[in-house]
Amino acid sequence: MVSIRDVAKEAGVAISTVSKVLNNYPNVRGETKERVNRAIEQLGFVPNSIASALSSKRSGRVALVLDVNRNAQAVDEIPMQYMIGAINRAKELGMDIITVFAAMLSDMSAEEMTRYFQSQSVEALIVCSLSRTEDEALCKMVKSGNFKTVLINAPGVDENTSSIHIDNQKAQYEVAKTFLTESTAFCTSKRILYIAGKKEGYVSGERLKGMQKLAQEMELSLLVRVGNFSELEARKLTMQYAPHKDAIICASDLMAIGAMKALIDMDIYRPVCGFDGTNLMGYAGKQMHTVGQDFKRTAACAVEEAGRLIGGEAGREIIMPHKLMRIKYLDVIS
Amino acid sequence: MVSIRDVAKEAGVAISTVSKVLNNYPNVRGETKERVNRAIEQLGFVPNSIASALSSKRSGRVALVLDVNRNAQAVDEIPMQYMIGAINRAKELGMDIITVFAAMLSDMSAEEMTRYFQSQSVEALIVCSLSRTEDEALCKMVKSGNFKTVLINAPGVDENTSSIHIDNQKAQYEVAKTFLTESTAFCTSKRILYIAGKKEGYVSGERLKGMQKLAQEMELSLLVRVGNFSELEARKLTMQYAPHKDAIICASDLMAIGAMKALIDMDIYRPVCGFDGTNLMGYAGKQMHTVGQDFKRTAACAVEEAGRLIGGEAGREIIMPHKLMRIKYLDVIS
DNA sequence: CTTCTTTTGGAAAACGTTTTCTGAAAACGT
DNA sequence: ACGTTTTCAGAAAACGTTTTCCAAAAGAAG
Repeated sequence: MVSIRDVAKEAGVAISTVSKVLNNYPNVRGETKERVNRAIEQLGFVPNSIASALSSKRSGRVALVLDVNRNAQAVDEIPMQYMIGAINRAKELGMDIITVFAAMLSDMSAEEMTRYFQSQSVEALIVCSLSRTEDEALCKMVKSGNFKTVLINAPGVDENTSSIHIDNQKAQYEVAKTFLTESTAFCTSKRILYIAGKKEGYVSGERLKGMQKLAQEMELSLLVRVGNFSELEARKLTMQYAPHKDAIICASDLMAIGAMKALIDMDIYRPVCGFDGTNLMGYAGKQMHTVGQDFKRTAACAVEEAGRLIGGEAGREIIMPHKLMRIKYLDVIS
Repeated sequence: MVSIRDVAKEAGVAISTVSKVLNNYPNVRGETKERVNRAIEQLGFVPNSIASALSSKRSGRVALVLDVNRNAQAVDEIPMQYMIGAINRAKELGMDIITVFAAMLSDMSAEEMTRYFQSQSVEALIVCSLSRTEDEALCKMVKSGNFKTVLINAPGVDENTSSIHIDNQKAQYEVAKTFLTESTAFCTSKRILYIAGKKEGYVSGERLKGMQKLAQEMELSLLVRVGNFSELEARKLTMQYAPHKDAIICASDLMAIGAMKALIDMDIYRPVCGFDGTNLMGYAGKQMHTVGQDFKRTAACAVEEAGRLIGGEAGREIIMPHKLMRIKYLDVIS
């Protein structure tokens, strides 16, 4: 393996000079820089990131913690989008992503997690959908402040912690409003079944608030039931309540699919509204109102934010944009 | 940060002794080991993997190269399964996975890739679905022998390269046979539309061979068309040919979904057979014969195999088991 | 042509491990 | 009790960088 030493010798300069060239230090003369670069080229030198990390104490490593497989039956599109967004941006910024599935951490204490991430020389965490009740140890670790953390879809900003999410309340309000206006214009009574996410849980709560605000404004008769983001649960709830309702609004696309399947089974029609804008809808083959989120961009932002935190800046809250969509069969298929 | 030095001092032993304890060297007395472990516990020492990697020249890093997003519209379930399988197994084995998307490499030359992986201190590659025609540079890099490589779903075993896949030919033969026997028992003429994967491509070729073998045996009238693993393409082909056929067999579930959608559009019924056993089928809401593969297990094996190769053992071919499935609506939903 | 800055390049000490080599002590055989 | 082997522990040299500090050279000002 050709090292910085070899380059230095070849170029007839000191090791430190080569290092300076590699890291774009200002105080190297143009001519010297050229000479070094020629040597690098000639020897095919490629810097060893491990040595660099050790020496500089900056690993550039960020752990992306995903809640994959908490609902085993889901096609895990959203985490995949997060990954793609994060990894691509990290590469651009010269950072490294190590992917961690929440399930891998579930049997660790906060201390064990800390040790694990320390041993991996992780400088920051990006945690998706942290749940106060389901990820107790992880929560504790984040709060400990041992690591800079970016929370996606969870609240909790402090010196070391940033939070990134869309305005869930507003998004739910808007999509439901548009949906109801367009879908139920014809019917006089507005009896709505709202299938919420989790009982406790930040995004679920926000979305519910948005829905409730709209219900008040539009004088809806709103029945709220918790679907736990589960397709099956939503399906059951729809079976049970839909016959006496005029429309169904769900806090996620996955649950909306469950609702639609139930409607098909019962052979009745009710308009359904989703949330997330996943491709999955295309496979269900239905048209639906939903909220579109750019998960890749969110993750890319999270990586940048992690960099900012590592750089010593304080945590903050970032609100990502959302958009209202009406997914049609053909949008996805062709 | 507490280092091995501090532990050594606390335990009253030499640094090297601590290292030996950490790495389970045999020649450390039980009592000494105890003393060191106590010190480790007391100081909360956690070994620095970067320093370890630098010193030992073993990073334990494996790059997992996924072909995500080559077909942009697909819900990327299979790559996700690979990731989960690989990352979990890697953690068990004390290895590290860095995930790389083929798209990130597409504008690099073989030399640039080599440099990239070298700079990342990658010791081995796991490459999924390498295509001779679409991944020219990557192919070249693999062939160069600069890295130990495990190919998933691609051929090419040599000293540094192992290959893991199911017996695609046999699987296609079996599933098609069962499917035809059960689905078209009633009809006398057996006109089959086979929607193959890619024109060139290892798994596609194998599956086609299996299909052709069966066609000969069962005296089928077999029309082969290439669907490029695209849902849309399969849909078009089905539109065009299905009316004059008795059954449709596809080289992937995704294409089978396309075929089914076309049949729905045309409002005709034809039995459809898929391949892969993805959850996606559940969202399409249909029953179908398909081939089940355990992608997680395959990826886990690939990680182990990467370890073997790094350990200096020669490449080999590993055939994973497959199973015949008939996915039903309820299998997935409930 | 001094003297004082400013630029530039080098020497060497880190960074936290692993590993090799060496020697002391202990165990063994006779 | 004496060599001989085996077991155990420590000293020190790596591993490939970064970074700090210092000196030499070059430029500016007088």
